[in-house]
Amino acid sequence: MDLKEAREKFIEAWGAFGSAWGINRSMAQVHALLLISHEPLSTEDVMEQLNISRGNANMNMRALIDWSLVRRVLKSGERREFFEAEKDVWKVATHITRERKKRELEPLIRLLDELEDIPGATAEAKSFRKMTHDLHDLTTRLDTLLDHSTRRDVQWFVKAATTLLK
Amino acid sequence: MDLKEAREKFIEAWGAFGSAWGINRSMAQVHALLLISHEPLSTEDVMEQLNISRGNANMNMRALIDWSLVRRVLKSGERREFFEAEKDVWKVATHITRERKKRELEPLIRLLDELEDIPGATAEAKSFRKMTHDLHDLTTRLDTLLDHSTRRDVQWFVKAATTLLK
DNA sequence: ACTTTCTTTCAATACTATTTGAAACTTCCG
DNA sequence: CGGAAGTTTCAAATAGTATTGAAAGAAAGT
Repeated sequence: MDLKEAREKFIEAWGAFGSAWGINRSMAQVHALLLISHEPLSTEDVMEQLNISRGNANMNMRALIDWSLVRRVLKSGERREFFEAEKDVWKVATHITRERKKRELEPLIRLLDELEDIPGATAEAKSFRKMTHDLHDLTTRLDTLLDHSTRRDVQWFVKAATTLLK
Repeated sequence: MDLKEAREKFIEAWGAFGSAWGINRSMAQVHALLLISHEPLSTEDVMEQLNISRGNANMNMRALIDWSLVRRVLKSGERREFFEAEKDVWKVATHITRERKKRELEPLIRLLDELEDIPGATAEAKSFRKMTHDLHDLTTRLDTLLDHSTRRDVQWFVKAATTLLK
């Protein structure tokens, strides 16, 4: 397999992978392209290499910046902006984890918190209380875990935990 | 807030939460309904309580069984089938983790494995090799971690890790 | 073997999300 | 200031997913 083919495969796979995680395909593909590019790329470069429209490229680039996965870079003497991905995979993991925690886990915990003490003595009410309570406990623990593991450094955490479990 | 309202909120939220994770809304809602029901429910019950069609209820129930999140239950004297969710939230977490690992993480690792040794001496080729190698390392570690944590017991793992990080 | 009751399938339809492309906007420079 | 070069926005078009409902299939009882 040559480099060109391999790059295409990587971009495609990263796109599919992203889809399964609620990240849209283009956004994931732009990310993939920037991850494997040696030099920062311009909007034009991205449009061309992925065959997507200007609007699409722009929107997804901004979303990636929002996730702290991509930075704007200014090249001296150049008017237009260039974009560069964070290349440290451990940092990438930290940013993604934090962002998803904030967007998905935290709202769920807040809801479960509200729903925890619904009154009622029927079996249905008891069943409901137990479920929300247990889920609240689980999600809170997970939240703490992710919090610490990203506050310090995922790399450290994953390595330590792997050792612990061996 | 009364029980009825709380149940509706829970079902709705679980549905929205599921969507963000690539699980379709109905599937997540059926799951939510079964999670908070004291008794096993029939297809009719689910159709009625969620206002969805028979086909939809049926398909999603089968998908949930496939994920080991729901079991078929036979009530003696009844012809039709009933469905019951796994209520132990730690087991639920284990099943979901395992399933997603199998469906998403493992294929990615296999691909990265293939892409790790693409030849070429250009800066682009080196950049590509470094990225696939680093990602392979990260995903493999994560895989091991998830593997152990679900083989034993997520509960044990999360509690241990939380302590470790305190 | 027929009827009843329930389950499963699947083509048509409805719904949601993504992408485009062109217009509006901004910035920089002579 | 005027215009060239680039960026951003957003309504409309397209593509992608989920849902319905009716028909076919299974299983159980008579």
